[in-house]
Amino acid sequence: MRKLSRDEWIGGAFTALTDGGIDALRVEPLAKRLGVTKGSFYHHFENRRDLHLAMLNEWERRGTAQIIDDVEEVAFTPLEQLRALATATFASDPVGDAIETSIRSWAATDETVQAAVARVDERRLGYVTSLLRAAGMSKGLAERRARLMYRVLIGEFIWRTAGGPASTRTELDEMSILLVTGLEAT
Amino acid sequence: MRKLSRDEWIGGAFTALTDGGIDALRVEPLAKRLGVTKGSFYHHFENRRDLHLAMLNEWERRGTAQIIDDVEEVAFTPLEQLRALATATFASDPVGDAIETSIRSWAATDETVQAAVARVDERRLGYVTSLLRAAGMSKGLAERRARLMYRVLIGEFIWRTAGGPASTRTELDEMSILLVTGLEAT
DNA sequence: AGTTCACCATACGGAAGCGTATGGAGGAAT
DNA sequence: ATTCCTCCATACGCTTCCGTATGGTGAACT
Repeated sequence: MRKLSRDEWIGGAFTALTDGGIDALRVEPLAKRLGVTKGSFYHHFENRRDLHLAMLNEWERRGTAQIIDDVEEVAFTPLEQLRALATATFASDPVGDAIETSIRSWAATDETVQAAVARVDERRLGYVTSLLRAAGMSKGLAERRARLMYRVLIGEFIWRTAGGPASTRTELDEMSILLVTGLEAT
Repeated sequence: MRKLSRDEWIGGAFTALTDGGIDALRVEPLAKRLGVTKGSFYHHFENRRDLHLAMLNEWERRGTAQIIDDVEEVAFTPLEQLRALATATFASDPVGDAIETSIRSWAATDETVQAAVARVDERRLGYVTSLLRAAGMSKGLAERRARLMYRVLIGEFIWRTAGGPASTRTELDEMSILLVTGLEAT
């Protein structure tokens, strides 16, 4: 008979945790919250996963569209464009933060989600990279700087969902300056 | 009779998602995975939350301890210390990444968890800040740079769990350099 | 050999959730 | 008015899980 210690239980729980995933978002409580019953839900969706994928699609759609247009209209120099982009993407949005956090956590255990997240990341990164390249930065450096900024962005979202501090205007400005460091003209 | 559209369902699901939380980590599957039954679990733990809090404590313990000693032994200049710290904290650790992601997601819906995360963050931030201050950086700037680095760190963890790229050595070095930008001597 | 204790299996009641089946209400169209 | 179709309520069977109660097993100690 196998015997386990308390710590083995904890350790096993941690590894099991890396799988797990979603598992929130039950349909019946959701129905109650919306003031209807399951009958409504199963009219609109095949099953639970259908809803989840629909949410994923919605997130991807909103995550890849716009923003880009808004930035280029009001900014001209690379630094100004970066600042405008940072201001737009770092804007406080508790709901968006939580969604971003949940989906990225979900992606850890679902390849379909992971692919969707990868598409969104690709798109966002591509924009920042092209912005830096257009300013004269080398391809490799631009890509590294874009990834750096993107990590800051993800960190911002996740940190805020757990009660962390939002980036101040000063911090965003300083970050923008650091990101373009190495370029001759600002 | 209230009627909802498919999109209202999706919208309601998103807001419900912001609550949700944990909800993975069932005890019976966990027992099966470990080759035992529930009897074992309830011998070691009061209930499910007891396990969760035990995991949280374990995470906090490992998150606040060490690392610091390892860094100061091998590095002398601020830049070298930052590089050493970055190398240590950014080290690839899929399990650690997933735990970090899950706990931060969990923190969004549980004040106890949020407090624990805040303690860990406080500690980590304090170290980076003191490192920069000791190098002659002003208090405010040091704190902003520390938060910036911390966002990159969180972003690194979360991005990797979703299949994102790990920071290369070059990227870590460049980040370290940017973080100390503004200091006279490196 | 008996006792004690830590560790675990088994069985149970109850709750919650999934997905299906079926019918009803109400608007729109004809 | 009848028909049709959309949206939803209700009821059901099934599964999964929680937490408890109770007993069993083996090791250690005496």
